Amino acid sequence: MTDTTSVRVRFSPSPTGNPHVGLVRTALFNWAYARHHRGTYVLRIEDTDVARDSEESYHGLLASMRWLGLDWDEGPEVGGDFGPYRQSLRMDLYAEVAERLRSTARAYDCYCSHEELEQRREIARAEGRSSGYDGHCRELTEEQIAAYQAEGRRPVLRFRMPAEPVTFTDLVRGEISFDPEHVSDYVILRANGHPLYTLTNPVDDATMRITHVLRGEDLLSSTPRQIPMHQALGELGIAGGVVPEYGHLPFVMGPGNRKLSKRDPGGGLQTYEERGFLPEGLLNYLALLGWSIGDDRELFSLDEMAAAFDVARVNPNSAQFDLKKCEAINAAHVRMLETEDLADRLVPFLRQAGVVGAELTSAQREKLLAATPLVRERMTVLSEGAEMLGFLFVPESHFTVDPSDAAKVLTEDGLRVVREARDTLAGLGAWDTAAIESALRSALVEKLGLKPRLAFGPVRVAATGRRVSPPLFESLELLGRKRSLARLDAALD
RNA sequence: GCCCUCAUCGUCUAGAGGCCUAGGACGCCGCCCUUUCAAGGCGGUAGCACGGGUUCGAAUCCCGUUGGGGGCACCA
Repeated sequence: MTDTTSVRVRFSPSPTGNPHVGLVRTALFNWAYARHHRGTYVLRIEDTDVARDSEESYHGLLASMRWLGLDWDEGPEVGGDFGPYRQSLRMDLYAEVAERLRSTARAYDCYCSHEELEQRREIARAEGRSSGYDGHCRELTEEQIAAYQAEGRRPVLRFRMPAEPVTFTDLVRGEISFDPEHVSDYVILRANGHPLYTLTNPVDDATMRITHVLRGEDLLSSTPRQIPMHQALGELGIAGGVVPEYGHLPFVMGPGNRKLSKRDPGGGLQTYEERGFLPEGLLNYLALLGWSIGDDRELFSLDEMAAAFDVARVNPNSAQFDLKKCEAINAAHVRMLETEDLADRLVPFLRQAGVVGAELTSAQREKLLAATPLVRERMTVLSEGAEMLGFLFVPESHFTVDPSDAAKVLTEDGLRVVREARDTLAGLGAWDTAAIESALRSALVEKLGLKPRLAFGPVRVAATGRRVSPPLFESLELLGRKRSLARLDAALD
């Protein structure tokens, strides 16, 4: 076995709101890569954009990562040897590095104004040239600098790109090359002295000894800028001088192949948590977007993914997020859950629905454990399961029948069936599923000659409040004789 | 405009030159099972973007076209 223990990868989001599913997929692939190689998974927060970042988003982001179960080895709340792990706490480092780059002429002050840049950009574009920075301030004389300063101009700091092409081997796309005329000198420090992503990201990757960078393909064209930066940092002794390997992950697109944003319905992670997706279900689905475990298999656990994950097998083309399939994968994971586990996960949703209190009584818990198997194969997300189970837990005074279901089923004929069922059940000896079923069958199906659908439908609506419910006889058993009869009576009023 | 990148059923994918009459999954449509709804079973629908090469042989390699996506910020 080669030395795989030294793999260090990172996920480095900006705390700018509800993370979207594409971001989650990036986190997942990084996590899987680290776990596969028994390496280190670093979480780093890139909060250098004062205008867009927020403390609330920061906490939300950590909570989301915890909910997903993508545990990090170094980062906020867990520490590590290369901290701090929030860029807002590393400003001194960036200032120092920027100064070193300036004093060694690897970066230079640029006095061009927005207007001047814009003008020259347009000309370049009109002439069919590349529209990046034209190097205007690369070699200013002392006099020129003095003149600009006399005008009151405040410079930005630009990184000086080398004249050679930059070639690298992308972990998912293979060899990629950029010619220097298309990769211009770029700003690393604002005029007000604030460092930009262009500086902080490579500086942190270098100083945190990141070996593999897996990120969205939108960053592909920033790679030829970062590689020379890493080389410069190495030459200055700021880091080990090891340029990380890069792998650019395809986008997760929304419907119509439009880029998915966190504002799109279904784009933000939060809605998945609220609807009761299982973290392992969502993650399993997201893993399928751009990667496959092979063997015509698509259901797997996080551990199985980690064991099998290989970036080289990541598909380079972008994928459209399909909510239907995501739900199907999630439902499959729900079905794999042990009863007790599933019951525990349903509790917050029952509480949310207001049918149970903060603490379950032991009777409620027992009932939930008995009812859980009845809904396990009937839900795609936890909120649906809780909805189907509500009728068992809701206080009798709050029980209601869905009006539209009642209108359809509790007709005159339907109510006759309910009355017959009520009378039959009232005289029943043992109150269990088998006894209930055989009594109702003989009374409604055999004696009244009703089709099962017409026989049990009205009873179902009266007892559970809905046309769609867990199996009727089991439901009645769990509801209990008293409450069952009370509901049938109520329907007859 | 320039640069980079991608291209298999509606969608996600398998496919590493002959195992491909292109496999699986979701969706959709039938049928079966059935106390509703699901689950499950069986069957069906549907695809290698196009044009040139290379090769005995191309979904697979090369070139081009077309189409999609990204970048060209004092955002990340």
